Amino acid sequence: MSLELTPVEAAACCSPLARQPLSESEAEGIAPLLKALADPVRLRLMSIVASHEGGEACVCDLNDAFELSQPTISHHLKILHEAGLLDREKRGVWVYYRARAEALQNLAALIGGQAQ
Amino acid sequence: MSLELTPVEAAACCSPLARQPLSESEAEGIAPLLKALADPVRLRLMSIVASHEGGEACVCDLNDAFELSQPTISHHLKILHEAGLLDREKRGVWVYYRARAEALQNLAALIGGQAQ
DNA sequence: TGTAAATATTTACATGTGTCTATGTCTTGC
DNA sequence: GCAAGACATAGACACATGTAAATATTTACA
Repeated sequence: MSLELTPVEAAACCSPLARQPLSESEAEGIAPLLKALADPVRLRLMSIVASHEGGEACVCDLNDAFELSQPTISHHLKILHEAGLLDREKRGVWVYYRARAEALQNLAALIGGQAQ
Repeated sequence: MSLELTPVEAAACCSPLARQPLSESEAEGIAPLLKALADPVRLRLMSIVASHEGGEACVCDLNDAFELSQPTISHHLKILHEAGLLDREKRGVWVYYRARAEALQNLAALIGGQAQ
């Protein structure tokens, strides 16, 4: 296990934005998580996976939802996975991605949490 | 008033990520808002402004909080303002930025909202 | 073993982004 | 009116990012 925090772990550690100024290192930890979400394709990927029955979806389904090449979808899924927003599980030939609900909720709390 | 929605307005219009898949146009509306936040300097700017007394801060204060040039801070503030996350008001020689709390809360609801 | 299918990796490239320097625009007070 | 200060804009540059084509890897199954 690495000493580096994943972006998701970094986001879980801070009080809400509006409560007190983020430190430089806190901000540098959280920004990559927002960056991972800040793309229309990745937003839709997250949304498709998170709203899919069972909270998971196969890459084959995801490829079909976009008019983009398979490597491009694979690239975006990797970014979401490395940010800690998607879990990855291989079952046979297929790979299933699962949304990490608590990761999204931590991020939401950081952004929208009340000042006190 | 323009027919274009600001990113903040686009975010207010959608059910949570995990409830149903975002449409392409919804995702394209929301991504710029996340992009605006997805930078360490802008995250700290938002946080400093939002947590400042009165919910607003003068650019002069913000410049002092970073070891960056004044135009760079001005550039980041413009991005946050155009995304709809900061309101801008000029009073005399000084410019004050104010955090739009409901914008942050709408975004948080979109990201972290429960599936049902 | 070997072939096909599902997914990932590599490489390349056009475009976007963060930063600075230089300059412009307002506002205030002399 | 003019000089000084606060902030914004313009231009330039290094670097990051989204995409696709080509290729590799892994798994199942005949």
